[in-house]
Amino acid sequence: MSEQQKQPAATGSKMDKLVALCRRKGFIFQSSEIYGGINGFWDYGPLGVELKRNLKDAWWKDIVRCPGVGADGEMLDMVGLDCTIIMNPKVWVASGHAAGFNDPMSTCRQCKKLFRSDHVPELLKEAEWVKSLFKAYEENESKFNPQMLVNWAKKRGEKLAPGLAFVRGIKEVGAEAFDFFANKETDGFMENVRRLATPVKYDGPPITPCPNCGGDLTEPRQFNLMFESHAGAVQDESSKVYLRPETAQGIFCNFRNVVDTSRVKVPFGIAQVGKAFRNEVTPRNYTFRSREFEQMEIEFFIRPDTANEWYKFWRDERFKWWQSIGLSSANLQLREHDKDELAHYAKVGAGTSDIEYKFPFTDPGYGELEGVAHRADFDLKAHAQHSGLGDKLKYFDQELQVKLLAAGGMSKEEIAEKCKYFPHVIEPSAGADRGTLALLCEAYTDDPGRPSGVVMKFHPRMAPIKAAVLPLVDKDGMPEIAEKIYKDLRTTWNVQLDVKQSVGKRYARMDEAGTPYCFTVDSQTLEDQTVTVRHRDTLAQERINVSQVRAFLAEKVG
RNA sequence: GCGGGCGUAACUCAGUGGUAGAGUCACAGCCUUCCAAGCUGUUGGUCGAGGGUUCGAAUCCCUUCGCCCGCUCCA
Repeated sequence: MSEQQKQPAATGSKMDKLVALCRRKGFIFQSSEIYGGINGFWDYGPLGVELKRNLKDAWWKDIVRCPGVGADGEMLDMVGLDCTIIMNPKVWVASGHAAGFNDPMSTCRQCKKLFRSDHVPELLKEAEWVKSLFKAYEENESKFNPQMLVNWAKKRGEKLAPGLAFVRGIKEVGAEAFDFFANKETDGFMENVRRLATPVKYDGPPITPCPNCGGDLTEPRQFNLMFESHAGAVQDESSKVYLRPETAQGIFCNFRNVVDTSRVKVPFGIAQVGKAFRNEVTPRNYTFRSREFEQMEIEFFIRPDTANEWYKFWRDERFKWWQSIGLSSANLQLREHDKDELAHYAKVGAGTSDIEYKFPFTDPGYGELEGVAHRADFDLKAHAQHSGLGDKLKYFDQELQVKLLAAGGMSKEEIAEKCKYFPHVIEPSAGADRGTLALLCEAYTDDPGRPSGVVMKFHPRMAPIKAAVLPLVDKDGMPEIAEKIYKDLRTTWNVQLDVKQSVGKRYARMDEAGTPYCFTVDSQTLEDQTVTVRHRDTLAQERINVSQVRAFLAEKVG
């Protein structure tokens, strides 16, 4: 008998085609492919590395080298940093990662669902079958008896909690299970729920039921999401180190160093681009969730009372930036986090937003490109406490001091105290690999009208190859002229010279690589020193003088 | 980690127990005066890996790895 085959969604096939093109043209390869690959790790090929580098370079230039005007109307004060991947393990204790990234998990033996063990009690309180049980109890209150519990199991339990031991076989559970409600006041919630899930003859610790089906959960098992290694030759507990799960902590640890050496004043930002590592349970969706990935992070340090305006500033600024490098506003959205999904460091404060892109594999939903979070002073305070440096990590705000002295009304001691504080932090944290993937998805355009059938419409600033120089035919002096132009352009841009095969085939190759412009040398060039410019997106052609080629490209791609 | 699907050339696929194939791509040469023309040639596969059954395995069996989908995870 043939199984019903589910056809992949139309969006899925676009992703399949993009993945195939990335492989074929050398954008992205699976890491260590000749050994069968390794899940969650990806390599960038010759075109991919140019694309990703263009993204990172644009970010560095726009954030660190020539940032614009900030929320306060002043020029933004930004500096860069490059920290190590491996740091003192105490860093991860202070940051909360050593705890947060070591979450024990449990699987349901009946329905196979996976849960964070520490979330199970909360999930159980909200579980449909538990609610139903309570409802059955409340309807009868004092008259409630064991038979009613059996009735519930038969009527509602089989639907809502088919995995629950009490439902699967009522006799399996001991008589004390029937005290579930009678002892509601004296026993803990979890203890009561466990009684319904634990057969009387069962030899072992009480079983925690599954919030989904009531089945038995496995004992909590460790899922360490931080990669471990050892510093030094001796591999014991004392030499254990971690690959950083985010680049941010390197910035916080160097906060004092930067303030002391680079004359920055609050408000100012420290930026870093670098690799981070997370041992994700399930890497998925091409490069979207990788175990090794690159972040582009800003920690922007501000006076606590200016958090709202700076948070809004960076959220909007970063949203505009992604559009400026070619992501269409139709595929981007800003999403403010709900209170209950806020990270541990952002429970209070101005908020957290995700800048999200509508990837083909999330469509019609969105996937995170960048998170903008008000981290308050969580990190600096944590490092002050764990390092023992305490108030020495505080920032002294001389500008504020001058202002308060001029205003009068406070003693010098009061002012000094007010001017010494832990700056709050607004953190725009972007994924370089996710950004690159978004650029690829955005650029991918089916076009049956052209020979290649597909064209990668990269923003010229992002395009891996900025231009190709093509002699129309490989004779009559055309290759020589093309080579001269090529040699000149390559001193500034990544350009290609291609003389082989028909010009149509070369255009097609360039369409797949996303090259925005082709300069073609033809017989007319020999007479009047003009070349044709072929525009990738419109297929339009115009003639410009050879001497104008450099200026043309400079204007278009920067 | 659980369940389902899939692994043959760089890509798309054919090959159901008997000598591993086709087209495309790539590369070289000829040709070619604006969008993958044509001709000639070349590179490239121990059929994901390991083991088993068999005279003989891409094909049958077991194990394993990888990919895709769902659950889940993504402080």
